[in-house]
Amino acid sequence: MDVNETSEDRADAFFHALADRTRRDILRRVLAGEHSVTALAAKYEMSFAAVQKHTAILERAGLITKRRNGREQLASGDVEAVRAVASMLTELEDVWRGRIERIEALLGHHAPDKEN
Amino acid sequence: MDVNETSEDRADAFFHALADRTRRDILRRVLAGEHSVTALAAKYEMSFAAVQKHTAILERAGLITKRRNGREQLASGDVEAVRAVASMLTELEDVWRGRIERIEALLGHHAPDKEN
DNA sequence: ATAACATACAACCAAACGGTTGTATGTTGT
DNA sequence: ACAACATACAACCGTTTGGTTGTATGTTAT
Repeated sequence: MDVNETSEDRADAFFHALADRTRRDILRRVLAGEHSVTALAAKYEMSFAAVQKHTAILERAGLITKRRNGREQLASGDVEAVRAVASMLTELEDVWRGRIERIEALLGHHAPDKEN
Repeated sequence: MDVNETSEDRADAFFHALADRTRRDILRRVLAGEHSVTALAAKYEMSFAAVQKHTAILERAGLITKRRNGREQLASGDVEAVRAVASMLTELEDVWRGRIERIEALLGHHAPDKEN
């Protein structure tokens, strides 16, 4: 519907992925170094399948990448994606500072029929 | 269970609040300036009650504050809270850089019985 | 006083979430 | 060849989410 639709979808995926403490913990671990899904699963009290789903969500959001090595799938955190999220927050800070001129472009992409 | 439990709860509330595009949009608007709940509701196609619930979630997360003025409730974005979220991401970046010495304190607070 | 306005909140509903178990598929080691 | 391992995914289930409508309560203006 909008050119910014894609970026809002990305923000949804980013923040939703970060909104779970197990996923944030997994992200910390794989930012510190590569871990197989099995190695990650061993760290938590939940089932392997649950941890596998968490890594899939992080991967779909683009926060981690996976690389096959034999029968293992090695996950790494993508620090560029973390920075992309941080820059979304910086943009919010810029809105607060009034530094954004095209402010209606940013603020007005909902209910365009009810603009005021 | 943990001294950090509170901070994880805060992170849950922050990221969950940010994981919805309507709430992010509301936050942008109230960072740019005070808006009553009714004024905000006029911007979206959903019901007043839906928007009121979104503002309540943002408020409980600490991302916005409300101030009564007569019969209106004026909402403002809290830029310090936005910065607090940003600093959580910076901490993740520090994990990636290997800059965190007390790394097990940060990484090891799940399933402490399964440490390795 | 009373009507209109601004807000809050309960009750309800379909869809999504976070977990489970079970099954299938490919890879490694003996 | 075959058993064990690593992963993926479907099906299911209780809870939470994001929306709705309806009702209650306080505030303002006439």
